[in-house]
Amino acid sequence: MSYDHQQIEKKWQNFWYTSNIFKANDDPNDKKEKMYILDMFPYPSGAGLHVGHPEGYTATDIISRYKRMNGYNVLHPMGWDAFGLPAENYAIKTKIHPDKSTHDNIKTFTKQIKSLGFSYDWDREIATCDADYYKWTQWWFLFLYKNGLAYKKQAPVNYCESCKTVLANEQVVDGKCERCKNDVLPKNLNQWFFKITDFIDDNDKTSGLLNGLEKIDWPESTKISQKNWIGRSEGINFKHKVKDLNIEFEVYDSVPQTFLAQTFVIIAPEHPMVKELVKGTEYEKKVMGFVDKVKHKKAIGRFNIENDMEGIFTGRYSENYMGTGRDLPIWVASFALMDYGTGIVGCSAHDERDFAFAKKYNIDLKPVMFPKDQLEAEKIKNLEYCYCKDPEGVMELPEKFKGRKWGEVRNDIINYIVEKDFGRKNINYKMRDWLVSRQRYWGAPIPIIYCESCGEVPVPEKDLPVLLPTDVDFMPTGESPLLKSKTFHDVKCPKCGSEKAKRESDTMDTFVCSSWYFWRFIDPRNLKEFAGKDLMKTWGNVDLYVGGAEHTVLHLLYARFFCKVLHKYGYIDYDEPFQKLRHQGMILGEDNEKMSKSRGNVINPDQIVEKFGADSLRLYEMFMGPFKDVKPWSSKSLEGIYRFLNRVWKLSENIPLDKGGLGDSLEQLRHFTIKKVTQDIENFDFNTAISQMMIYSNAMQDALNAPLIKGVGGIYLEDIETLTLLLSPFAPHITEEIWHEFLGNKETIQNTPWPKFDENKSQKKEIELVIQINGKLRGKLICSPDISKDDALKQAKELDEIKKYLDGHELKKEIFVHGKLVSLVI
RNA sequence: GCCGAAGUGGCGGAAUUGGUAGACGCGCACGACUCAAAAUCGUGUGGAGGCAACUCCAUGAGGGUUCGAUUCCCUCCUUCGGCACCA
Repeated sequence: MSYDHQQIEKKWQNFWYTSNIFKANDDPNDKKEKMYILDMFPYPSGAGLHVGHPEGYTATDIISRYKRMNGYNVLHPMGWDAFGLPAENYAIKTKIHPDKSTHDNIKTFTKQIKSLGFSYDWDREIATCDADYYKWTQWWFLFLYKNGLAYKKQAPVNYCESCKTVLANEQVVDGKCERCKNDVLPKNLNQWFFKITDFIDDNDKTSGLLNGLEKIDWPESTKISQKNWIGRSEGINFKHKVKDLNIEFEVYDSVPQTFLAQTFVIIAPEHPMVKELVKGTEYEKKVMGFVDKVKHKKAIGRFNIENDMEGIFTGRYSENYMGTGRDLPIWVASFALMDYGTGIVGCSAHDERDFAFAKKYNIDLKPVMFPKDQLEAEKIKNLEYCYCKDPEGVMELPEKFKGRKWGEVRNDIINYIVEKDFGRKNINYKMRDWLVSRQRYWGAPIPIIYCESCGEVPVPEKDLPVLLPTDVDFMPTGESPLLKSKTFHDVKCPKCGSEKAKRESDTMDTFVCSSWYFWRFIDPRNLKEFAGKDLMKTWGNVDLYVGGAEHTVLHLLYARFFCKVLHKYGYIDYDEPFQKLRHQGMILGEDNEKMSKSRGNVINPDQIVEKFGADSLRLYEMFMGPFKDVKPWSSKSLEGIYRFLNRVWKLSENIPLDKGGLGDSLEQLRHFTIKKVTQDIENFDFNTAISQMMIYSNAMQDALNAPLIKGVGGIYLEDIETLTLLLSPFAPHITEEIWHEFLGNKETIQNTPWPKFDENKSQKKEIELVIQINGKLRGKLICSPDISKDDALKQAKELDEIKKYLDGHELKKEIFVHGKLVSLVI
């Protein structure tokens, strides 16, 4: 009987999916320890499943099956991140309604994913575009709204003319739309925001988005990215007063050590104060003209600090700077940012940009920190280059800190500034509040009603969901398609009953839908709550979350924010949603390039499954290399894996009736293999786990061949059983078949306990002790791993190949590493 | 520019509390089986030299620490990913 993967895989998938063996047990009295293992749910694109999807899904499936075999109650669900632009763009092109194309795509994805034999609890399947899901997305909006965490404000937003939509900052790349690559223009619109910035730092109950990172098992690089994205900085807001005008303002500086070096002030062109400064003066016309010019440049996304560092003097001064008697000229500068700090900056010789700006416009500079080296210090005095942020730099001013190092005075100077009342401590973040409004159709409607007399009114919870209307035209016009619906827009005010009320016509960013889906999996059919409190308690947070590194900041930050909100309001007792996170590396085409239709290097998983089977695909993707690394596809290596499975099949088919001739010849290797595979699964080292199973099966083949050659040997049934069990999470179909057909078991292998190893038996009885002379390998000694130093040295020196090196040389040093080597220095 | 990840045979990759570099797989070569091929099985396979035993070289480059470095330290180069004026 040969290995017929098509028949075997169909057979066992049928069995698994009809017998419900992957169902997670919700019973709180279940004795088994719970384990929530989650994949980042996919966007069901029209292109179908990509070979990148099964990489992560196989890893979580291996862990899920492995954990079940170790007695855990595993929750391993799958669903669809189904709202989003592509379906809508597809509708614009083909006139096919997004609801239809999305559900068609979901069908395809489901079929493809099921063909890979993943052990999902399919009863919990969800799709974010279904009304019984987005009803709760809307609930979330109201929940945030009621707690003051959702608010509306006029804001300049990124607007893409071509996509006719507002984009989040994150969707703008190099001033261009991430999707269509066209220029992004700013436009003022009334938009909804979520107050994510309220959760950056800890509050009295909940750890913040920064400190929360300390207690979770995530890749360090991902944590660093999130920290950089948040961009927290502590500094000082300095007090300034405009000379001859009754205007006071503040200037933020996160590096306040060199504050006395400041010789001029710059203000962002968009700042409302600019107008006041120049009003009625001879400067007014020129300055306002400059402001318009810069605004335009920024609007078309052509601003570049290298080429566009420009400024203009306002004719005004900041009076008597920090009591020094100096008045600092105030300039409008193209590179001053309106939305960071106060929009006004104090400038000095100790900042690269300020320095360049001052040089360009001949503004006075006054360094207050110098290098130790006298010659270099002289250069700084002569302003030959910009000297900044050198921890070894020696302070000159303020007088009180003269001679101290820049790197050591920060806190003292901050205290000094506060004491002298020059300014106050302040914190700034690069991250802004989360803009969630989208002028799009294929998303969850924002549940707000605008009444002529009551104003902004939240939709009462009992009226949820606010259904997406079907009578719309998707063609983009710059306004939300929902405005085109006759049935949707007009509504009675829930508060006063007035007929003169209209619905909010924007939908929510799809990241809102994906910020809470992992709770819905816990209780997916609940009609009263987004998830029941008891069940949320039973399952706790996600134990293991696996997905691509492209979600390092956005999705993972937003989901953490939602979790912190739930924690703050007492819904859950944890404040981090994903305890352990791992990213899979991208799979490249055989040509080492990113897979794309245009390059023609796309591998279709369906074809692989048909020709080599799901088990081969799964095993191959895990064997390619380290899980987190980027790695190219290789059809030949895939065939190698297929051959391996065929060898395992034949090996199992030929189980000897007799238990073998030479005793338990593979005992040590068996125990070592169990140990290695177990540890490697825990560590996500799937590639080396598979190598070890190959070594084990090769050794079994050798043992089987042995009697033919020498008349001795043979393998134990236990070896076949062990290999089958170890391989089962990786290649579940073939192992299930072997388990039943060749090994005669009646129960599914999925419920069989994971093999145990004996540490002592996993150790080699005999080792090769390496003998080095002057660090070079010169000989080997076969001995027990427990050999003593004295014995090892004595025996090593007696070896012929060692003797010849030692003769006539003085022995200077002898090194012995237990169980490893002897090193002799002559 | 800043941050992050990584550079090992013909290829994917193993090996790090510093201890035999190249496990495992692919590819390739030779052999067995076959009329032949495919499949399968077996043997070999980093480079240079030598009949051989063996010797030398080799983990992006150059230094350093060490009896010993792919692993630790310094300088530099390259590739990939992310962020871009955050004062």
